[in-house]
Amino acid sequence: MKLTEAKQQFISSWGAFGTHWGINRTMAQIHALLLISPDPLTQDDIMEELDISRGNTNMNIRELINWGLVERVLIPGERKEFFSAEKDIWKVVKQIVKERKKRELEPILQLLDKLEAVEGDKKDKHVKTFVDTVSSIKKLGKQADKTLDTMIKAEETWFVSALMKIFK
Amino acid sequence: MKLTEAKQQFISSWGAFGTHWGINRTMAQIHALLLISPDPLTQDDIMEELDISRGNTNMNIRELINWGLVERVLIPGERKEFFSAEKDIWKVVKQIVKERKKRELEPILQLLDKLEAVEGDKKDKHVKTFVDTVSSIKKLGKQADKTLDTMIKAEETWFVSALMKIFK
DNA sequence: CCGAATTTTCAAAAAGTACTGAAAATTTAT
DNA sequence: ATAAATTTTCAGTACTTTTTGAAAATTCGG
Repeated sequence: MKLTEAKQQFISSWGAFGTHWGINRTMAQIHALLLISPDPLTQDDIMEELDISRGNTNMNIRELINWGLVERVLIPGERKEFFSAEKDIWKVVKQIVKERKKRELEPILQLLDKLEAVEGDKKDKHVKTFVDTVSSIKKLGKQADKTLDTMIKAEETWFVSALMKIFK
Repeated sequence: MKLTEAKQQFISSWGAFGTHWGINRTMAQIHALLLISPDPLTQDDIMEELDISRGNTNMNIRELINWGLVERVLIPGERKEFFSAEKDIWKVVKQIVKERKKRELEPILQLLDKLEAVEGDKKDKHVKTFVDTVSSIKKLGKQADKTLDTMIKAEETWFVSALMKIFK
């Protein structure tokens, strides 16, 4: 397979993949494009390569910057802004985990704390099932939260080798 | 907080949560409702409780069954079908991981295998960056794949205590 | 078998989400 | 300061996904 075709496939699958994970197609595609570009690109490069509008490009680049996956790069002597993606995939994964944890896991754990304190007779099976379900989700969620915290701090080599030990 | 209100909140947040993870709102809500219901429910119960149409209810129940999260229950002497959700959250998580791994991780790993074999001179920085990126994603992906396989087989107690040891 | 109850399907409508393009705002070189 | 280059915004449009509801198919008791 030629590089041009391989790039296309990579970008388009990464986009499709993203949509399964609550990330919009274009944002994932821009990320993919920057991941495989040896040098930083401008908005115009990205627009042209992916055939998308200026507004769309701009919005999604900014969102990628918010997620900490892409950064602005200043090239001396150039008027335009350039963008480049973090290439260390382990860092990328940690960054995504960190953001999603903050945006999604933490709010739901807060809610579960409140819901666990529902009024009512624990002998009523409706109350009991509700409380039991909420408690067990909370328990697993808290565990996941801690685990992810440690993972976010971990070095890849350490993390992988530690995992290798248990998950032999 | 009263049970009725707590239930509503649980169902609606679970629905919102689901949408961040590529699961549609209704499917997540039906799942939430069944999780906190002590007894199996019929389609009509679910339609009424969530105020959704028959078609929508039916489609999403079937999808939950495909995911292995809900099962049909036969109640002797009843004509209608009843449905109930697996209540053991650890089993639920394992089941979701298993399905998503199969549906999403595995196909992308296959693709990466193909893309890694791109033609071209490795001294060309475009080729090099592409191959390096693809290889490192593949490496991490394969590791994740193995880890998830072990997790799917694991007992919760075993799993949690093993994690506790490394992620002290 | 028959027919009522129940489940399933699916075309059309509604709702939700993303994209465009042009205008406004900002930046920078001179 | 000026104006050209560049970036940002956002109302309207296009696209995608979800939902409805009624018709078709299926199931099951008698």
